[in-house]
Amino acid sequence: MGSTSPGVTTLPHSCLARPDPALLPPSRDPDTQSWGCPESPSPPATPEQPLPTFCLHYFDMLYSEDIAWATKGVGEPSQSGAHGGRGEAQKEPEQCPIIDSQGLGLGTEGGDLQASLHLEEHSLEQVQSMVVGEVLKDIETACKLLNIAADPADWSPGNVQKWILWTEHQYRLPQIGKSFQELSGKDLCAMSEEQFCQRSPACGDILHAHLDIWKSAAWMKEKAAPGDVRYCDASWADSEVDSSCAGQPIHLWQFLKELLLKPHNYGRFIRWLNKEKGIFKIEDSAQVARLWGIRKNRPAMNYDKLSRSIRQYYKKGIIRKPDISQRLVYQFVHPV
DNA sequence: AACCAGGACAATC
DNA sequence: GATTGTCCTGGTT
Repeated sequence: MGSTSPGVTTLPHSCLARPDPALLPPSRDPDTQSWGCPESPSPPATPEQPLPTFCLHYFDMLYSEDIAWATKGVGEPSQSGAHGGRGEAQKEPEQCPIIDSQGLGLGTEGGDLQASLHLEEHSLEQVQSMVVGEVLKDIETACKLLNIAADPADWSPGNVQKWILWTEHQYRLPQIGKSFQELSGKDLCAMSEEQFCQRSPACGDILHAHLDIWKSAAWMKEKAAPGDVRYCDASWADSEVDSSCAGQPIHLWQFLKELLLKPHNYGRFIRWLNKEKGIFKIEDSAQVARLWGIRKNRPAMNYDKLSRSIRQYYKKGIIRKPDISQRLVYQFVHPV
């Protein structure tokens, strides 16, 4: 553990910041239909464009976080209480797996500037904790979606496959295929970037970088003191109807409800038309089917099959067509 | 073309 | 046995 991964720090920005707009959890602003990248009129969206927080690439986020730790470790004696205090990081900030602070060029010398630097650091830190919170939140969302643990070390070979498939879709990576089959999360974590590249010359480095982010997130989660509010918006403990009862295979209707409960993330794919009556509309049948396929490890899933399964619920009285039947609109028989 | 309904059968747990 | 994935036919929007 704790091995640094120099490869990550040298990865081209564009490599990681290329999420599939269709799968990305998405615009933070439900009013704008902008998903960051898609119909943006200007040519290839540049990283500098005001993309939603989402398009900020994860590594940059964590990298910035490291700056905060680095500066904090040197220059800030106490005061952690106000911030919720990462007691531990205070003493001797252990090296976060993903981060290699080398060459950050951050020193505290330069007395005159110190006060203003302090201020900047302070606000920077606030932004950073928000950003890190977002990263953790997104990872958590992925965990729920895929029904896998947050810590890659806990993944079974099946979990690894799911994660790879998901990452591949999410970031539009070239087909990775079965190069990582039979590997557990622990095996994966123990692999170097070179070993990743051997298995997947096309995108082993990117995959390795993404895994590093997950490892870092797990590391942060573990290190954060209980009651630490810094990353609270990640809502790790948030148990809002997580229908995926541990270990139990999830049912399609549960999965649909899960998506419906996160309009923030999936409102573009599926949304309530009338929550009280349990009426919902599938806005993007292909994407919902794709998510379901990923969740169930059924790469061949499509809306045709998914809808057949929904129709099976008619007889069981779980889902039905609403009184006024509309395309892609269904109704939970027992809302709530 | 995409969606809908439902039969039939297989796979999986 | 329950659930759902797959394939299919045929109808509707």
